[in-house]
Amino acid sequence: MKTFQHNASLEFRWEEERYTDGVKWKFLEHKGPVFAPPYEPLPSNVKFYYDGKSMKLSPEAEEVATFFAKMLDHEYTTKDIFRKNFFKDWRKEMTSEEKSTITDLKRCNFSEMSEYFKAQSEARKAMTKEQKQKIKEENERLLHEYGFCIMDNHKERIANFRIEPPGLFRGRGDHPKMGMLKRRIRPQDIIINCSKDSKYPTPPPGTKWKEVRHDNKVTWLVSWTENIQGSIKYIMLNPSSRIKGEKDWQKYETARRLKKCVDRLRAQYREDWKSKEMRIRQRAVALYFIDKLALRAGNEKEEGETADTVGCCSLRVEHLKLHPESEGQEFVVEFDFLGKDSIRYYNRVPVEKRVFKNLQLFMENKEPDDDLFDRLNTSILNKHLQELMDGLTAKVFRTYNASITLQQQLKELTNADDNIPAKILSYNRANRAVAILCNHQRAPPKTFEKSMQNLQTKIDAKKDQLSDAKRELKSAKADAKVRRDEKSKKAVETKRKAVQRIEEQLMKLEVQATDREENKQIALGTSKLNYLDPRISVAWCKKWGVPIEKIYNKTQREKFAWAIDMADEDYEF
DNA sequence: GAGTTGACTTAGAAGCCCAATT
DNA sequence: AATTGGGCTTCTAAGTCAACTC
Repeated sequence: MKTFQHNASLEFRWEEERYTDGVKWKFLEHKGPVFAPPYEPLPSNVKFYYDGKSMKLSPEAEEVATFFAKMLDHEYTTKDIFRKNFFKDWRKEMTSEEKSTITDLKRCNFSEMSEYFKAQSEARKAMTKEQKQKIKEENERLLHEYGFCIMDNHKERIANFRIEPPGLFRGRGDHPKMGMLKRRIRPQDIIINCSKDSKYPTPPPGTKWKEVRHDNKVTWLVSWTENIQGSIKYIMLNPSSRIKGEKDWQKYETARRLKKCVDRLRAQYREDWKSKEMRIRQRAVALYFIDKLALRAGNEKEEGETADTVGCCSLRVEHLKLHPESEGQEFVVEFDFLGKDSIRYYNRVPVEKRVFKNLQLFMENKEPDDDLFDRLNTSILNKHLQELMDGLTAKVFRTYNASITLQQQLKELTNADDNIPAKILSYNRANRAVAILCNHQRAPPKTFEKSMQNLQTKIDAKKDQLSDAKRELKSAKADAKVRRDEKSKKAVETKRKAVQRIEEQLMKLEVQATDREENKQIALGTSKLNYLDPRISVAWCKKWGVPIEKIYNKTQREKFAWAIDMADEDYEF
């Protein structure tokens, strides 16, 4: 194993002592969070109207009204649930007088507020260079003061040192709580975590922290409880930090250990399809889906608290259709459900007959909204996996399958004699295969059609330019044949170079167009950042002489510094 | 076991910024 | 000089999973 030497420092970080029994650090010092700026009341000429009559709102009610006004152009504000939740929470902030007047959201007119904020944002854009520079400097000052901490012997970047500002909750998909008021976080809501022997962060004048604790078994610096779901939010370190990097490395090492025993595991679950125990058969079929289709584990969720989404263990009968025969294939399973972030998973897959028969059995005498795997949950599944391999859980399969797919696709798609842009296209295609496997989708960018058109225009122009250049080369050649002097020979060479350069440029544009088209609805970022062992990419870059900067931008190189240090061109996942 | 809580990873969208282009 | 478009950063929601309680 290579040592883990961080580029940014001269220390051999990896050589530092490792903590046992869950200790994450010995020393932790930071400045605490940056709070959201206080509410600034609207100027008196910006009015709110109820039933067409202007009405001065109390500061509390006004602030919440501005949250709605700022979202007026968003589709959210047309949704019944959003409006209902917003109005209910807004009324809680009103004075009793306001409450008795404002009884119907439809009669509220926020348009002056909305216009005011639009004008403000225009004004911000129109600021002079100096004004913009000043803001930038202030941000940098804040970053340097609050954006770093000392953990053990290193100065580390903090990921999110700003407290989330108040606003209206925007859930994804059909979220029952969309539109609710996300309240302002105050110092007395904040728990600070730091070491006893550090200089504690000081709360803003006249305020107190909720608590200062010294828990070195956790990695967070600051936490508070959020009011929508009642869950805890944290301030933690940046992905470039030692603590995140080591964990990331560990994750891929676990996936590599799975690689070593995956054949055995697969043989085992195939055997279990035949078990006489229902729970074992369900477990085995679920595991097969997780392995083959890279599904998420699928924890149970509290009904009515969140959007109705599922993963493998929480699939319901209504999410699958069984086709004994479909389009010339036997035993086809059609999946159609909403997964994490309410992203639709739709897939038709032929499966083994035994799986198909089992599914028929699991679905027998059930209603559409019954659980497919009624004898299984993620806890049972993960306990089983833990017994098969130390550290194995459902999500390790996603990491493993994503990484192994990248490695194998790179092998398959890379052509030794391609130029660099073509090699990068191959890389992106390998990345894309993984994104498709993991169902990482995005909404097609709003400007997609137009930007494709623009690119096509560029390509056409480049083609014209190329034929011109070719024509010029031809005539230069003819000229040289007649004249037979040095000068005209040189001219031919110049023209030849020009043609070559333009051909390259054209090729680059065409590759770009292909790449963009294929990427229309696919998000590559998530797999690149969370599922693909970066050492595979580093090795590929080294092997083919592709600069790492072409694959990873600066932030990504910082996050994957450990891998860039560690992997050589022979690295195998 | 079932339910709850806490800590951490994974996720797509929004917002911002800067460089290429007109 | 102004605009545009796209890449990068920021944001924070939504998952996973283990530990704990009963």
